[in-house]
Amino acid sequence: MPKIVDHEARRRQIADAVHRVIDARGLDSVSLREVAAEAGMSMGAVQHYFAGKDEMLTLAMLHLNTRITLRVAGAAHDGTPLGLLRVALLELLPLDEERRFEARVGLAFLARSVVAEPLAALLREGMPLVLAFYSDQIRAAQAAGQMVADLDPGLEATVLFAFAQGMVNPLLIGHYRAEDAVAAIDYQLRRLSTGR
Amino acid sequence: MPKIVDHEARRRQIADAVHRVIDARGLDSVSLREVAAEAGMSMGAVQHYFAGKDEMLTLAMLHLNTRITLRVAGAAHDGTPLGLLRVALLELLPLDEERRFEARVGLAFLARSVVAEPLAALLREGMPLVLAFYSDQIRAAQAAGQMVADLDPGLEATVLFAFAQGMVNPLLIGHYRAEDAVAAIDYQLRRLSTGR
DNA sequence: TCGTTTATCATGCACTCGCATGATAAAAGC
DNA sequence: GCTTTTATCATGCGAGTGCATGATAAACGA
Repeated sequence: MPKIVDHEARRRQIADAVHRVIDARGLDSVSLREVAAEAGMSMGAVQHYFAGKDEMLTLAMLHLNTRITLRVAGAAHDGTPLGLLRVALLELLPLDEERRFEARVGLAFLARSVVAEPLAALLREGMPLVLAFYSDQIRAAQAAGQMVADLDPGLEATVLFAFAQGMVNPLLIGHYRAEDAVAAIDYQLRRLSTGR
Repeated sequence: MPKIVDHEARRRQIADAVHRVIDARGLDSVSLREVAAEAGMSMGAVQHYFAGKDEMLTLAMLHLNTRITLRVAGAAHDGTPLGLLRVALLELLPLDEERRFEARVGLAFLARSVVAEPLAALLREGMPLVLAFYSDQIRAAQAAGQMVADLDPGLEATVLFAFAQGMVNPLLIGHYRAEDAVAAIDYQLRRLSTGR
């Protein structure tokens, strides 16, 4: 048997390079050559790990999703359902450099998913999980008396998640400052917890 | 003087072709050749009306904005501030074929604005006008007794607009059906008008 | 030690890109 | 009629693209 290489690690390493290229120059200028240079390897090496550019992009998006999921799961909060819900929402917004990076890359994939079915399929698969997480926290908050009881957890999750997603671009282009976004999120959350 | 041509009309005509190409094959595959073919003219003709591809895209985005603005302004509603607000929100969502077209093209420009400053500048200029429109309607609705008085019109406008924007991609990739989106919008609006 | 398998590379190919160039046609003033 | 200005076109160029190919190196089993 030949040289031992961790395939999954290599693929993740390449996916990271894809993310950096998207962040720096946009998804349009993602080419096998650019990615290879960013990853510090030759173009042939990149080719070795993916059937083609599309597969590379699909895995890069999948890798971003797990990366964001892991960071959200590890985010600090006060231990209450409402606190967890709030943190999980704020983690989606480009409020610091790390989240700004992920938001830029994520928005690029989001837009491409409109014309690239494999990416759309990935989003469609992940969406129920994300929404279920939010509605679960809402239900838990209601059970803990942190939220008004007659809210519809599913609809509230839909509204909150879409709301956060819709804040991403205005933040990225500099329309809102970070504190404006936090204030808006807290404004909506306070309504759910105090009933006005 | 030579052949008389309405420059603005030609530029709008080309911008329309850009929109159709984006809708059909995505912003990535917008090239001078594709646009020229879609517009039924030669590549040289397109070059004649724009300094370069970037200028063409910038004007295409501007043209889309005015197109959407005009349609929203002409949308039918019940004459009340709340009704106008509702219609203005629903007009942003891809709920029928015309709005689906605009939403697809609009999302493509939105994503590119992250790495294309001229597009970001356009969005930043337009955003205050849009938000002012929404907050004006909220204030009017409050004055007319259609909405709870102690809402913050500015923050409500921010939440509503971002919420609607965040629904666009899930609708485009088929996660929500049109009626789901309408129900979510009405859910949030009902809270503003009934105080729960 | 030799052969097999894998990893990595440099290079070539057909294609597309944005843009520049020069030619042709058309319309108006002189 | 002739010139000038504008509109439109076909074509060429250098650069970059995704992908295929063949060579080289490395690591293990036989």
